[in-house]
Order: sequence, then structure tokens, then C-alpha cells
Amino acid sequence: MSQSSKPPERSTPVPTPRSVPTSADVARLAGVSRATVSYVLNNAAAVRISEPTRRKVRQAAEELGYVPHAAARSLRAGHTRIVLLPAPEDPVGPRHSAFLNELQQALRRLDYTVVQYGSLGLSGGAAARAWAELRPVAVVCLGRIALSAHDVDTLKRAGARAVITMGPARVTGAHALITDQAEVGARAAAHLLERGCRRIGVVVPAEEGPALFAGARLEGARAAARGAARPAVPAPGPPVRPCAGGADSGPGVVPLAMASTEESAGELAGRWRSLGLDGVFAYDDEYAALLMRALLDAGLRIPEDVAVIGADDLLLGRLLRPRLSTVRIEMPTGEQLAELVDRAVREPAGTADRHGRVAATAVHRDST
Amino acid sequence: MSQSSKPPERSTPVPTPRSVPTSADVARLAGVSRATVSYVLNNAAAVRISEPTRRKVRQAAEELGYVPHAAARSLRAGHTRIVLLPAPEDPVGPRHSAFLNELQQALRRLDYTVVQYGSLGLSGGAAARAWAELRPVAVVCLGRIALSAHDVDTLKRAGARAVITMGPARVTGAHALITDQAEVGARAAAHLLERGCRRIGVVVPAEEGPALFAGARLEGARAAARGAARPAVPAPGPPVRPCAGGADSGPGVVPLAMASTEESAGELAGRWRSLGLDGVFAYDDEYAALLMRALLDAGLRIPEDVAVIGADDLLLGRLLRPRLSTVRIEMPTGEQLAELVDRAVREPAGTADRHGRVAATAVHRDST
DNA sequence: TTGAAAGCGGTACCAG
DNA sequence: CTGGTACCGCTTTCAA
Repeated sequence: MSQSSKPPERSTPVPTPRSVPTSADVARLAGVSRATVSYVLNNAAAVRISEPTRRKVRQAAEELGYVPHAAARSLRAGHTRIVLLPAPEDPVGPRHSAFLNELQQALRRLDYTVVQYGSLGLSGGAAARAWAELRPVAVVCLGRIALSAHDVDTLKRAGARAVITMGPARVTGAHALITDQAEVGARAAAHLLERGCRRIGVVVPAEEGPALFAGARLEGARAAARGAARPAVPAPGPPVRPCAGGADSGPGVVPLAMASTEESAGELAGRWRSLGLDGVFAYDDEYAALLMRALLDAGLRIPEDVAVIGADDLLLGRLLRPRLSTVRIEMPTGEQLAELVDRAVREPAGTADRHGRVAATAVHRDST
Repeated sequence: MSQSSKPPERSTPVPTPRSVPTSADVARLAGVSRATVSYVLNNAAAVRISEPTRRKVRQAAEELGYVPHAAARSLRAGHTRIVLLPAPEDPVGPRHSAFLNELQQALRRLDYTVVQYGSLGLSGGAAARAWAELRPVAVVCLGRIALSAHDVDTLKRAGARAVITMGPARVTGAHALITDQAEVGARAAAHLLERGCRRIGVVVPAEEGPALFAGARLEGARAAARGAARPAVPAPGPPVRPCAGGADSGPGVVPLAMASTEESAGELAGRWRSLGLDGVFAYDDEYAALLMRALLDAGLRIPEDVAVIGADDLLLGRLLRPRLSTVRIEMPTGEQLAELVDRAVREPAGTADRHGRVAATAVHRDST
């Protein structure tokens, strides 16, 4: 069925075992039962098999190129060791990708099967159902996909013993690692304010990918600016009019749309002087690099005329001149997260609905 | 077997459906047989089910949060729609990661289940066996993992109808997309030679990750330099002594070890004048950026004193001043590759052992 | 229109 | 020490 253009009658002793070999084939070739094959190949401790038999079985398996069928095995076992890692959707930075690799290695050492399952263009619900079909023992949801409490429930009902999210918000039923994007914005704004800026621009990417983070980062910056206006008081009295642009009292924050292209950056830089800004938080280091380049080309001095800060501490930032200030997110190491997963799997009750917070800190270089 | 510490006698109608619901549970709740459930949930065309029954089944499934068990399904079906995509191991560039996403999307549209299966620290053989356990219908092997002919055979025996590799070499039995890293080196060297360089350095990353490509890129540069020495003649007469460094005849190529850090780049730049080089191919844009930065800081002029070229055409290169010349690899689009996969799956005989070649071209900017 | 039952590949009990 | 066998959850004939 799969070989079509073949000499029809070649009496080949070995090289034509079409269709995938099963443990029954191995058993037949070795002259034993399927049970024995299973025992031998899994080094079953509870049963003792004679050395000659083992040898026969091993050799038969080798000869047939036998590989066990993961689906059958896990069906029988009633559970898998699959840790599902929804694959990142948009270009992630090198830091993030190094982190993913660490995590994978660490999970593998703990004998989990790491499966990155792409779910681009699926809504949370559809994604959760698709994931649940694989019956993963744990799901680590890093990316943009926002899981609802119901989605978490779907996964748990399908046997997932741990659901861990890493994102801006808590999710009911899951263990949330909160990467507070608002704090990133707040740190950036605070840093600019400390260095004397009064009117701050915040770049909001035009691309859809970064959108989720962008809103939170902007809000964080706004909150920091408001906080600086009325220092340290947790907003008593009438609620502040929710950020009309901030041209009135205290330091102002103005959002700036920009795409991740030289053209867009150039356009923004072209009308910079009319904006009257003395500092800018450029969403991340890549946008910051683009914008800084364009501002320099437009004849502005950095940081004298305008201070620029990015985020995510990419290598890029250190290669530019002036060196780019940034906000670094203190991600847990892959090992730490792997250990968390393992603990959650062993003791699901202990970790559900808990949450931790990952810190962000401003790194001062030359651009601010 | 899976619930142990439970109150033994709580007569709960709905809210305690511990252990994952199966199609039998749905059937029971809906008051029909498992067969009917299967028909309804799969919209079986060959059989007509009454509308009331469909409704009952759907509702029961919904109520229980039923999700079919992928393993059981594919076990029964005898095949999967899994396309295995060995996950990249080391930080890949944004271009590469955008390509991966495209590929995933396109495959999903063709109704494949994309699974990235990390295999860090596994040898080719072990990796192939691990992959084979999942019985993928196709394997697309992009990364560093070198598959042997035997590994390909293992996968095919396990039912893979297509194995596609993308790397520096052909692999017997697989459809190879040859990204000729040697050509990248050759293009870079040729570009430098055209622009008048006579003694060319080639950066060889100290890191383990890029090692596989680095060797080929270096060799390509050497070949180009040799070609320039004896123009266009395909080496008649006695075989040339295989590259002793090339201080004697024609343009020379000297390998330069360097790590991906500012320190290492600085160290290399520090002893630059003693090397007597007038051009350098810096492995890729990132290394090139580091080195160029260090060279500028050491007081050298680019491109007057030394021409610098990178590879992979990262955004980074356009943000630096001078703008970085580079070698761009013309990757197929994700859509194209997905289509290739699909074709190979439908018609395995047609594509095995074929191969294509992806091109590389030098992009001239300001640094050369 | 629906139900009963076989069987996909492996594992693990129990009997010999 | 080894073989027979009953499942795991799902699809798909074949009968009713």
C-alpha cells in the first residue's frame, strides 16, 4: 500500500517488513508470548525472565525495528507523562527562548515528555479542548493565550493534575505565575521620572502580537505617573478621572502608536518635536532600538533631549550607542519552573489556585 | 484506581464526576449507545441520526465536559495526523521563529496536529526512537539534529509517510532541503573579495550551539578564497593541500575563535592590528554586531580599515551604524513547506530521497 | 435509526 | 519462569 513503484518480485529476506511491527510480531519472531516481550523490554522488576529469553526478545525487537506505540501504552496506563507547553506564537526574544529550552531539559530530566503544541488562531476554549485530547498530566501556559476558569476545568477534567499559567492575570483553578506587565511599565516610568522627565511617551505597538502586554505596560506607566503626582497616597477622595492624557496635573503620559519598522519609527521621530516629550518608554528593546535610531537620525540627542528606555534586556540594547536602558523581568529559571510542575503533579491539591509574582527592575545604561 | 481519598458515599448528582468522562459516560447520560455517541460527535455522514437524539448526546457531552481521548482514537484509526517538529534547541533568530509559526499555521489549516517534541540531549538514534513512539505521519527535522539513514528508516517503519530534513546534508530516505551553510560562507567571502579584501578572517563561535553551521560556513569561505586564487578551474593536476591557513598563494582565510560576549569581542578587537586582516565574515549578524562594535571602539574604521559582513539578515544589522552587510538565506515560506509536507504524505513515493537547495545571497550595506 | 461487539497495541494480573 | 487473557477508550462494521 505504501510502496508503489517497486520491482514486484524481489525475494527479500529482511528488507520488506511493511506495516509497522507490533509487540506481537516481536513475540512471534522470538517464539515467546506478548507478555514476555513486554516484561523484557520494560525491564519489569516484578518478574524474572531467563537471560537467553531476554536475548532472543531483544534481538527480535532490534531486527524488526520495533518501537512501542505510545498511544497504546498510555491508553492502557490510564495516564501520560506529557507536559503540554503551548508553543509561543510570535517571535520571542532570545531570553525567552533560552528559558524554554532550560525548562524542556529540566522536565526531560524529570522523565516528562515535553510536547509543544501550537495553537495559533485558536480561542482559549478551542485550544483547551484540543490540548485536553492529549490527556497531558500538566499544562504550562506561557504565551498570550488567556485561559478562562472553564478552560482550566476542562483540562483538569481531562486528567491534568497541574495547570500553570504565566501571564498578566490570575486564573481560577490554575497556579498562576504573574508576570506583571503593568509593573514593567511602572518601573520604566518611575525610572524616567527619577531622571527628571515630566512628559513621557509610551510606545504602543501597532502589531497584534504584543497587544496584550502593551495595554498593561501602558497602564502601569500611567499609574506610576499618577503616583508621582500625589506621592504615595493610595488615592483617597473622589476617583481620579481615568487618564485623559494627563496634560493637566503632574507628569503626563501619552501613548504613541508605532509599528516594528524603520518607516514607522522614522515617521514618529519626524513629528517628535511637536509632541513636547522628554522621555519615552518604547514597549521593549526592539521598538526602543528602532525609535532611538530614528530619533538620532532626526538630530535629537539622547538622553539630553529625550530619554529612551526599553524592556526585556535584549543583547541588542548593549550593542547600540548610547547603550539602551531597559527593564528586566526576573524570570524564574527553567529548573525552578520544572520543579514547580513536578511538585504540582505529585501534589495537585497543594498548588492549585496559588500564585507567585515575578519581579521587574529597571537597568540604567546610557540612554536615560 | 485514580481516586483514593474520597468520601465513600456522597450521593452527588453532578458536581463530583471525578475521573475523566468517557464516551460510555456520555452514552449512559444520554440514554443511548456508545456507537451513537461516536456518530453524533463526529458528524458521521454515512448514518442518519434523529435530531432529538443528536441534541441529547450533545448536551450530555457538554454537561460532562467530555473530550475524546486522542490516543484511543488514533489507536483505533491506525494512524495519526501528527506532524512532528523537533523543537529548536538554541536561541533561534526572529526570522527562524517567524518561519516556524508560519509553518505551524499552515499545517493546522491542512488539518494536521503540529507537535514540537523537544529532544535536547538525545542522540539521533534515541531521538528517532522517541519520535517514532508517537507514530507521526510526518517528521520535519529543521534543527541541528543529524538524522542517519537508519533513523529515517526507524521513522518510516513506524508509519511516518514523510521525513523532511532541512540542514547542511542529504539524508538517505528523507526529502532533504539543503540549506547549504557552505554557500553562506562562500557568498560572504566572495562579497569581501569583490570589494577588494585580500586577507579575510572568519569568526568561529566558541559556543557549542552554532558549531555545526560554523564549520560549513568556514569551509565555504575557504573554498571561495581558493576559487578566487585559481579562477574558475575545477582543480586539475595534483590535489591542493587542504587549506593549511593560506598564507602562501592567493587570498587567505583565517579562522577566529570568539564567544558571543562583549568581552570576547573586545579581546579579539584588541589584537586585531596584529592579525593583518582587511575583511571579516563574522558567522552571523549577532557576532558581527558584537565584533563591529568592539572594532569601532578600538579605533578602527569600517569599512575603510576592515570590512565586516554577517549573515541571517537580522533586524539588528539595519539599526547599527554603519549598517551591517549580511548574507541572507532564502528560506521557503511556511506555506510552501507545509504544502510540501502534505504532498509527501499523500504521495510518499514521489518525494522520498529528493532534495532541493535553498539559496543564499549577499546583501550589501555600509559595513563592506 | 440504534445497539452489540470486535479489535487497535500494550500491560499486568493470575494460572500453570 | 512463562503464557493466556482481560482490559484501557474509541470507531466501525454488521444485525436488529
